[in-house]
Amino acid sequence: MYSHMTPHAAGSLEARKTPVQTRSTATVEAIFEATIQVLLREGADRLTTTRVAARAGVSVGTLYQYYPNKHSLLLAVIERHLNHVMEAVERACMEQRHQPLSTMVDAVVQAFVDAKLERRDASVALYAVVSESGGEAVVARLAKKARTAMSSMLKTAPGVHFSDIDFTVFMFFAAMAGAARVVLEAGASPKMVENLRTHLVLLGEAYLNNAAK
Amino acid sequence: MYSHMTPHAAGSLEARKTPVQTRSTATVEAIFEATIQVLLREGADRLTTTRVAARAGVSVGTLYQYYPNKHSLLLAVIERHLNHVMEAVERACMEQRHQPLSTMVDAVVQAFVDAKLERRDASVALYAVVSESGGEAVVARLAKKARTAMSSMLKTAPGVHFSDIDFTVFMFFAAMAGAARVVLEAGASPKMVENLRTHLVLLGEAYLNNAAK
Amino acid sequence: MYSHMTPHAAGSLEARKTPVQTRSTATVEAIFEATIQVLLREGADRLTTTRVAARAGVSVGTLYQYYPNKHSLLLAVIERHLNHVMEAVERACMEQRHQPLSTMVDAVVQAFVDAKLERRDASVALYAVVSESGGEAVVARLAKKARTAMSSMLKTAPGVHFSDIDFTVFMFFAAMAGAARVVLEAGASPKMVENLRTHLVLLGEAYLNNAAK
Amino acid sequence: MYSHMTPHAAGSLEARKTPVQTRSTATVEAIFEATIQVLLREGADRLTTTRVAARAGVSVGTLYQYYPNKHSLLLAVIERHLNHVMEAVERACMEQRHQPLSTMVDAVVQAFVDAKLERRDASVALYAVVSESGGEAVVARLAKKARTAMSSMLKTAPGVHFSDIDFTVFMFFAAMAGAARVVLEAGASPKMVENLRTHLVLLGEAYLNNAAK
DNA sequence: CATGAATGAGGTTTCATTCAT
DNA sequence: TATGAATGAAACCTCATTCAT
Repeated sequence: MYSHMTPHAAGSLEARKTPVQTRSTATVEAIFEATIQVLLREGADRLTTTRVAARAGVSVGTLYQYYPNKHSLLLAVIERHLNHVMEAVERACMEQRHQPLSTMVDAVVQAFVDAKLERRDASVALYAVVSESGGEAVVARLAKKARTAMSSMLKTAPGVHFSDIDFTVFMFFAAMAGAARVVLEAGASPKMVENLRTHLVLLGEAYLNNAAK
Repeated sequence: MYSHMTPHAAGSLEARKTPVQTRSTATVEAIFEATIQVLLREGADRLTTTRVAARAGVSVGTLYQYYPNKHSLLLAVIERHLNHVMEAVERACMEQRHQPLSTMVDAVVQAFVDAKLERRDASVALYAVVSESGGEAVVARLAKKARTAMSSMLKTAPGVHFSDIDFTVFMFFAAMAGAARVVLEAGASPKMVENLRTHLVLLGEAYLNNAAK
Repeated sequence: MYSHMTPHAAGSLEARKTPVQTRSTATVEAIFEATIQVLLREGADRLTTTRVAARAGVSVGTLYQYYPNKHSLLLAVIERHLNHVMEAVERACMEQRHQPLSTMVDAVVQAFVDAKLERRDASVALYAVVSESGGEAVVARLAKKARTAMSSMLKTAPGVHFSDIDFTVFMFFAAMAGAARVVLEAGASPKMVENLRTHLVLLGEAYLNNAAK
Repeated sequence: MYSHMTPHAAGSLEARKTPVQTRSTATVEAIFEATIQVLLREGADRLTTTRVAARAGVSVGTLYQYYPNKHSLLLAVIERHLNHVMEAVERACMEQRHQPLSTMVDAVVQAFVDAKLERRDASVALYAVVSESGGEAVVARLAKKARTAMSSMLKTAPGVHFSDIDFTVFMFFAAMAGAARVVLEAGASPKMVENLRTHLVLLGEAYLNNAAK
């Protein structure tokens, strides 16, 4: 699942131990999945550390050995998921340097939507939980990374120049993420998701071309 | 504040009384404001019915006379705020029929942003609670009303035709709302808000023109 | 039981409400007695807020309405008991002004021992709990009041002068309290308690006469 | 540190191993010191077996190899410290036989205060834990040994006879220990400690002379 | 033997909701 | 009708103790 990430939270909410052994890694993995499952099946308000531990097949005590409190668990899960998505976007941005603008947009949209869909359950589940526990900071941090990659890519697009590239990218990202959120939260059909891809590309190309001098 | 709304909850959680008397209206009003204040000053996790009642200057018992439970209170507050925003959009849509597309876009964007800013505190505060307690359904319902108004308006735009007007409007709305959310949650400066308006218009025009055949 | 005292704790651990009504007063009273009972029957380590509430015949929630946390409950109980004892001592000191030294000592010893015995259960129970939760500060504060009263009384003793009256009184008090503690904790028989009184008077007279120039 | 003591608990909580090897002795030593440190730095309520083990530089498992449970650890630590103090007193009593009463008192007071001060940290730290887990029994047992030694010594004092020597010694001890406790817990300055010594001698001489027929 | 991850009972505290006054 | 004290289920978290490695 995803890449190898140690459980941890931002700021003073440091993880309590790093899983060097296989058993630990499996435990962390199980806790991550359990969090998503509980979130999806029971809802954000029924997401308790006890329930997560139970579904993960470990004791509460074990959960607290990896995360000092519920807050840090949520942040870690959010970070892990978003990191996955943002890395996909960054990768796409690296690969599309010097390509035409339309190619760039297409690549970024597909990478973003693909990554979201790959863990559609997690995507949807976590929407309900970022606004609690200052998840916004984590979101903001990781989104900035992706935007930086995108800005940097766009500067290599042949024949285009953006007067305010940072805000332009910011808007594009916010629009893309916002639209994807609504579509996924609505439990959209594959057909709708296809529509999302098409229109996101349409919107991106139109907006970026328009914003470019 | 806002228009006259009866406190109520979706589904089976009907309001217990209709505020025909002035005192009732004032109480409902006070509870609404108190909810926003508590949300902003204490955070979503410290939003308790007792605290809301205290800040509203009434007893918990009284609060429960107006709302059968916390859930219904939140839904009512969300509905009240969103209704205000969506009505502003609908009004704009009514007024812009038969105008050029760019005028339409501008009017809708300004109406939306104005309405959000008018109660910026409420907008920001409520982002944190919609995901709890199925607020999404309320959001979806009211958003649909606004989208319907917009679709209807767009059909009167001279010289343009949309192949999939519903999805197009859906995307535009999602993008606009998503971008506004990120900007407001970030506590943006007036300068940033100005930027938001400009680029939202830019994005809307570009996308809708592009989506129109 | 004792005098009328509102439940409260030192510092920021203020009581949550003042019992103006009869029911509240009875509740506070019940909680106080329950704390002593649990302490005596179950021991300090089994003193839980749940158990205290249960024995008091109220719900935990009610307990927390009067004391914001376990700590403040303990401090309040300690304060209440010690206040009772120290007030008895102070009263004795007021009454013995200008009496001979031996009369003074006898009065103070009897007042102290009487007060302790009056709530012997509480005295013994609370020994086990002062060292937790910074009860020492409360003890120190109340002890100081009593010592002040005693110093002031001793200054009126005819024909005696103390070079370091404060420390002398401090020593006498510490010795008296220490001895009483050991005797009571040992579950002493009435005979032993009688012995305690006699020897405390003996010790006090001897020491104070010796310490006086 | 102190004399050679095997780790053990009172009653049925016998030690699991006898530290004949140096490593064991060192471990026991480290655990003892760690307990004091944790007690002083974190407080009695944060005294956990895991924390003690960590500070001692061993694993919890190892700690449990030496002490079957937390209770026995505390008892052992208390015993170790008090034994040190009481042995000092006993030694003094042995040396002062047949000396004048005032010499005896002085020697006992100095031995007691010296021993307490030698491990002032331990003295203060342990006050907070004796009342938990029936430490009183250990205290009572060791105190009795010292009192026996003192009674024996007093019987050799020239020219004095006590009608109730046991209770007299009991009182003197309780007073001395009580006063020392208050002074040390208050974090007294060297000046105060000097005062304590002087007045303890004063008090002891006065009381014992008075109690002797 | 030593280690330290895992366990889970149980402690403290909160808060939505009720109902006697 | 308004009040707010009382309720108690349930959440979060700790920590003594065990046992596989």
